Amino acid sequence: METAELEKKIRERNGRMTRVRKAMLDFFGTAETPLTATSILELLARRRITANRTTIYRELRFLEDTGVIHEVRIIGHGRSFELSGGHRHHLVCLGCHDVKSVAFKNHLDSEEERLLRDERFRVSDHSLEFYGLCDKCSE
Amino acid sequence: METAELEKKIRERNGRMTRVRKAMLDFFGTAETPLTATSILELLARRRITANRTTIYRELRFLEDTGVIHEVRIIGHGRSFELSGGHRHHLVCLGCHDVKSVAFKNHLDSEEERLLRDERFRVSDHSLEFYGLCDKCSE
DNA sequence: ATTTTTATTGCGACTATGTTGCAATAAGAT
DNA sequence: ATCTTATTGCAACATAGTCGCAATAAAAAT
Repeated sequence: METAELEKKIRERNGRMTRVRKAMLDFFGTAETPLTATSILELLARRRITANRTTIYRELRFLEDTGVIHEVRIIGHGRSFELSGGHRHHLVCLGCHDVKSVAFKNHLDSEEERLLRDERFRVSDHSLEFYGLCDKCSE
Repeated sequence: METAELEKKIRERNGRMTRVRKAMLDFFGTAETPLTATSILELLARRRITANRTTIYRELRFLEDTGVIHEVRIIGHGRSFELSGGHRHHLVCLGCHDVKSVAFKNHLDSEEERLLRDERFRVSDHSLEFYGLCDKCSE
């Protein structure tokens, strides 16, 4: 999603462009890994921006409700979030615990059709995480 | 996994068959949905088995280390666990919030090969969750 | 059947994570 | 410059999970 598009979405919700919100949009826009409330607080501290934990949690909820970000759940990691849009999946290294977001199409359409037929389950979204060893850790 | 096989694994770890452990193996063996520490405490209470929260958390870790169960992370739900073995994926209903474990093969082998080639990431496991509406909730 | 070994348990205290109400502040429209 | 109300900080709370230690209880040894 473009920065302009994000700001439009936020204005539609009567959102104001505060310092914390601007910084968080920047973080999410450039992060190559999902962010937790705690990691966001650390990123803010590095920019000398002080913010209460409560503010971060409320902001995360706001951005999620607005459709700007969505939640990601990964084994061994806290509740995290990343920018919406695109088909984001995750490579979770069991060695260094790094998480990399990767965007790619996959072949799950037929699977989702089968679930509708056999399980009468109407899929609207899915999440896919790969666990293993990254380049650095696989030696 | 068979009950006998589970007990063997536990004995290999010098594990003893306590009331709580037996009950938890039973719960995991019959549950069609992943279990959280809290839901296990409730199941125990129904059987008139009192147990401390700490015990449950320690037992979950023991069973995970032993390879009997593995962790499951689902958006909107607490940290949960289910029996290992088989290829378990999940159908998460956004209406009633029920989670159903389903075992099926999928077509991700070629994807995992591609990740090894393109990302130099050595996949050892993956998790796949489908979010949507179950039969009851999709009307 | 008793004793012995040590895995397991409960308890209390603690940390981390996340939420709520309310009064104070500040974005941005008028 | 003023006004409206979105946003913030704070304190208090709720929930989830962990740790050390002494007490208990499997189950092996006697």
